[in-house]
Amino acid sequence: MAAKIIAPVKGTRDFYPEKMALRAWLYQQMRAASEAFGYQEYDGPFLEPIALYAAKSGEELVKEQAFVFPDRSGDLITLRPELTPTLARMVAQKQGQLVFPLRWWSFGPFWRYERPQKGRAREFFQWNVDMVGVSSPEADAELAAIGANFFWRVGLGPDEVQILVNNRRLMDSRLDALGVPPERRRAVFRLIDRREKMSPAAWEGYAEAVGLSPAQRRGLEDLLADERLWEQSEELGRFFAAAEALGVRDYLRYSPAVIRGLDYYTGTVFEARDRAGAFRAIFGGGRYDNLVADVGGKPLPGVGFAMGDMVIALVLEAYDRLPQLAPQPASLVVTVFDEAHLLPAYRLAAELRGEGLAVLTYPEPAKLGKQFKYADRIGARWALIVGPDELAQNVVSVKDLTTRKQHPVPRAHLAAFLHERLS
RNA sequence: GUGGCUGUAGCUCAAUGGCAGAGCACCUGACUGUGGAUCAGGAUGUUGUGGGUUCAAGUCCCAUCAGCCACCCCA
Repeated sequence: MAAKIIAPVKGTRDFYPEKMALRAWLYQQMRAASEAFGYQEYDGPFLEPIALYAAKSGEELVKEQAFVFPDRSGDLITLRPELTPTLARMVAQKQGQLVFPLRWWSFGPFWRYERPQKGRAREFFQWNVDMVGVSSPEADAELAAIGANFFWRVGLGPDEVQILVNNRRLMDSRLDALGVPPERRRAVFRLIDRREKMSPAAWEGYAEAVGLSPAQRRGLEDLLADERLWEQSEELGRFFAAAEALGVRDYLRYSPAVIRGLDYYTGTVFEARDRAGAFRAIFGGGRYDNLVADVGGKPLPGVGFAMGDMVIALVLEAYDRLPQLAPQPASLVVTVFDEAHLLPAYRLAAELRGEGLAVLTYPEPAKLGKQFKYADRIGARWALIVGPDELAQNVVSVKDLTTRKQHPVPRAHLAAFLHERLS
């Protein structure tokens, strides 16, 4: 009891069984939503060369937020900070052999060297869903619908969460009309992205710094207040019509202020937020039509989104939608009556496992009271006793830990008896 | 990377610069074939770490680490 516990790496999380059960449950819901739309599961390496991200992910993400280290030969290795460039590479590598439109999903760990805070860690899990090979607004709507389907599965309704949608091409054309030159566009997108986070005065100063004239600034503000701006976009018109048909229109709302941070988005972009605005974005995504070409493939359009495991967990907790999970897979405990009856108890456990039941044994002789307490605390439903009396009569005493009632069951009927009550 | 708050037993928290404590949890027993109650007893701390001030530091000062929160960025 002297050695000091080595602290975990900053920004990582230990998944104790209870948390692991939640992670597994989220994974299940993601799988269900993905597969309902026919998406196939895939994964890439957790380690990638930094050059893969240099192309398009966004300056800060690569330069300041990626975990980068030299391997033993001196090559720079990155712990993947996101999946989309890997996807683009995987598609580019086998472009001739894959079936398009390709629909893939994935759930795995990612790393970003950031300061941990609410809803954000340095090591986190992310659900990625992508469709590659089509550029239709209907494909965009399908992706949004998968996100909505997930919300529906976990019990979050349109009155609680919303998917905010915009389109970069639409914004481009509106900014053109305002006379914003193309080289300023990225800066203006950033400006738009920040508006809700800044005071009006600070935002105006920022707009000036970006190079907008007072007239342009007023024009931009009108733009950002126009909730019907989408009607000027044929793409978004088709997007919302498809979403309506897909049954998820309620979850969607047009928002001219949504622009998304990543540089590779080219068309429709969307992000999910809780309606109360208490949390950061639950998921974000959009259309990226140049990415496959950027990593060396022939041009192929794509659309996708990513959802981290932390914000959604916070939202589910806030709305009291976390499921009751039982981290203990066995609901039967075979007690050890005493040292002489340990092996008979183990034989009984083996017999029941042979019948397909999950069974815990007590791992040493101990007082029965202690074993019942263990069975109770671990979350078991039944405790089984094989003592001298039971052996003599060829029965097993089955105690229901909830009702505290106990009765003998003939050995021959035991498995059937338990199966019936467990189903 | 910037700023703020917080670090005391497994957990939640006390302790005016003056003997480090409580509740819960845990262990043992009352109870040699039975768990959630009750009672009795027991174990548990370099007060995050390292310096400094002081007769005396959990308390004040500095540094550092960690956690949380906000900014940045984003899932």
